[in-house]
Amino acid sequence: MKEKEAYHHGDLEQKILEEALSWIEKENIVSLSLRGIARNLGVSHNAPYRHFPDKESLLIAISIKGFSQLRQTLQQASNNHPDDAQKRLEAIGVAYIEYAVQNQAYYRVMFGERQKNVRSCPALQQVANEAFAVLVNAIKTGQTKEVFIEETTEQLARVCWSLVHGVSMLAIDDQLMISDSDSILELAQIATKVVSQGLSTRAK
Amino acid sequence: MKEKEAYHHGDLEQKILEEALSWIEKENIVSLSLRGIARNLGVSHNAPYRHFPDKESLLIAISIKGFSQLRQTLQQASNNHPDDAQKRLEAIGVAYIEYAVQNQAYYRVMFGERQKNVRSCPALQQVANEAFAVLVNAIKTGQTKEVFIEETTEQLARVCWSLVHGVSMLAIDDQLMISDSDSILELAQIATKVVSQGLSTRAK
DNA sequence: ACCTGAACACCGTTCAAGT
DNA sequence: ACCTGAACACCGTTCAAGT
Repeated sequence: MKEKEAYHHGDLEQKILEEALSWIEKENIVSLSLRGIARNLGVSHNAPYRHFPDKESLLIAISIKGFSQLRQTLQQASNNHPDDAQKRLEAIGVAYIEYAVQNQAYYRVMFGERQKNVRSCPALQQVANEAFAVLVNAIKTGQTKEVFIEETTEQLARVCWSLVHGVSMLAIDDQLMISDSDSILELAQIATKVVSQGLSTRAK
Repeated sequence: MKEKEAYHHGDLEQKILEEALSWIEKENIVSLSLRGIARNLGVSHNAPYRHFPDKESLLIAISIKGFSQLRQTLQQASNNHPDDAQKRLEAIGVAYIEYAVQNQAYYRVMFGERQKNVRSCPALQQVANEAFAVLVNAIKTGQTKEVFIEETTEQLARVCWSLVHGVSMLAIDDQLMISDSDSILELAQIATKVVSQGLSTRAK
């Protein structure tokens, strides 16, 4: 298994990422420290600087990985419902919330307080846009079929994104007075149904 | 103007709260420090400890004030539309988002990463519940009039809360690719309209 | 690509002793 | 209800000198 013998780790970069996520899972993002990660991994306190120029870069690396996973998750959900635009939108929404709840550490980093805003990192901006694009495409398709109302596609996508982001964040932060994941899934289904109804051109 | 002459401040507690909010507005919540606040106010680095036992308590005090303001804002919006349940709900939603955008520092503290979850502070829990209750009441009224669909009131309230929270947070964090406050208001109107339509029992 | 170890300027928090 | 000043254990980050 070991590719190198001279040092403690074969792939310190990977271990740093894992340890950071596990730390955030157990504690929180505020208490996360590079020194703490190094300590837990048994390496010197400046070993991480061989892989990440600073703490912010570590968080950005996690964000990029997270948005890439999210994009893939949303794309799969979208592909599963090629015919019914309303069901497709709901499936994307539920998949989004499920990703967030099941990958809380990633999600917190992706949307946590950053020193600089998203635009400062083009690679992050790029993959975040790609995830957003899955939603935009689903809505555009529904509009073309005249299943969804005529409104700027991007605006409607922002509405949908906001809803699932709100559910996800409040659920992760335990501010919904419901804790078991069954209830959250139920809420996700109701939420996505409400918004897909709200976007619908058809009477009920 | 000065009520006390013996020391530098008449009301240091108030000034600490103001300085903290102004700091968060200009920088961010991560870089906020008690020592920095004391420095900016020209008092010793442990003077704040006369008013707040620790940093967390300062953030909780700000949160409580924020939720109290939010509750009042939502209640006013609700009162302005006594007859039309749908318009009332939309007005509450728009008022929520406007509060968040216009009071970004408060809102970030209210929903930022806390060391302990909300439940650890009963006073905070209480006032947050009161704000949430405005939304619950508005939905319940609409359901009684059979304007809104039959679903658990709390679940529908969570859906609405999630939507406006999502819009607010993404707007504050500048992740919606729109910056001017006019566009955000427009988005708020579309978002609340979509969800009030989604909750509606009536055909369009 | 790591190590040790020192260094600097920052934290939160707690003292002790003052006014 | 503040002050000064020391102290402790922590940070992020940057060195210098090693393997």
